[in-house]
Amino acid sequence: MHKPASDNAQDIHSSGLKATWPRIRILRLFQQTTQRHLSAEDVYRSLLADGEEIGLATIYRVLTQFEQARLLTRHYFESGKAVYELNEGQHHDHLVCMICGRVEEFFDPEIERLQQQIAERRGFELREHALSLYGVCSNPACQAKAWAESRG
Amino acid sequence: MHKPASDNAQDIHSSGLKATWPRIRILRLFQQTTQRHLSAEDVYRSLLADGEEIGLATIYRVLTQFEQARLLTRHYFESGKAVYELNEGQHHDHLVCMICGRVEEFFDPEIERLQQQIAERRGFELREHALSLYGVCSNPACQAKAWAESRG
DNA sequence: TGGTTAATGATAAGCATTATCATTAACCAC
DNA sequence: GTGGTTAATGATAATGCTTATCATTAACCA
Ligand SMILES: [Mn+2]
Ligand SMILES: [Mn+2]
Ligand SMILES: [Zn+2]
Ligand SMILES: [Zn+2]
Repeated sequence: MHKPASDNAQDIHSSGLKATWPRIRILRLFQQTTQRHLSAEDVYRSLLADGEEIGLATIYRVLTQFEQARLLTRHYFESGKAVYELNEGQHHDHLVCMICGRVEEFFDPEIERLQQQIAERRGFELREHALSLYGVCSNPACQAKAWAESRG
Repeated sequence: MHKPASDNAQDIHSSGLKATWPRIRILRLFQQTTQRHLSAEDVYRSLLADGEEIGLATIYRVLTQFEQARLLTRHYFESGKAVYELNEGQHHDHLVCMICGRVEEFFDPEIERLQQQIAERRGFELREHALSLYGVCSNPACQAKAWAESRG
């Protein structure tokens, strides 16, 4: 079910990085966690809870390196802090619940095509894009809270 | 051509805010500047250059208040700092040049419709969205720089 | 035309992230 | 396998943007 640690070491090595214990543990976390989208602080707390001794500075450094190596991708979701997720090669965009923070993923080829078209028409060479939809998710608790908030 | 200051005071008043001199000057700057998208620091420097004595804290406070009053809208563009622009009622999204920072605006009704559809299908009540396209603009200098960067 | 009260601005604090640097541990040649 | 080289780590300081604090100032209204 889980990739063995040696495979993690392979992935890290083939990115031109030494297969250190912190790097192996961070990559493994992203492969095993159910919560796909994690901040640096999330990763830190999760590894501490697992009994690892790791520095927060290392986590920031490694997340940046993994992003450059395309092992992870980074997003902002205007929460004030970056979140990362495992890069499994399938580009997608996000729906974020403004109440509970739940993140759902979607991919719409028509939107992708229209973005490309808009860039071309203006002479832009499109490199990347960020599309996030914000709202209230289908969870009844979230809808109730949203309704309560709208009343004050 | 320009709205008189008294109109600014009106706009501010009808948002439930006192028409103070700093608020009038900040709103006027957004109405008169050619560079639509300004950070707090941009506003600060511009007003200082105009000979105004104003505190940076006031600018941050007023920008937040104007956003809540829907006089301005805020964006991030993953530059690490927020930028604001005058809210003229026409929603639009952005193309950002990764070389020179130029911002172009676009509105695509088909993309808007598809976003709404995606949210509905998943039971999300869509509240807002952020769509930014990043690339290299049509400026030949930018294309040359992009080419140079890709070589190292 | 004051009195009330919110707004201002200097500065401190907060928060996410990056830089510094002495110590540690991967890796590679042997 | 061992040891030396060199990059990685982690504690901590520094940074950059933003918000909080609080004494002073100035809009507004009676
Ligand atoms: Mn995702
Ligand atoms: Mn705009
Ligand atoms: Zn929710
Ligand atoms: Zn450009």
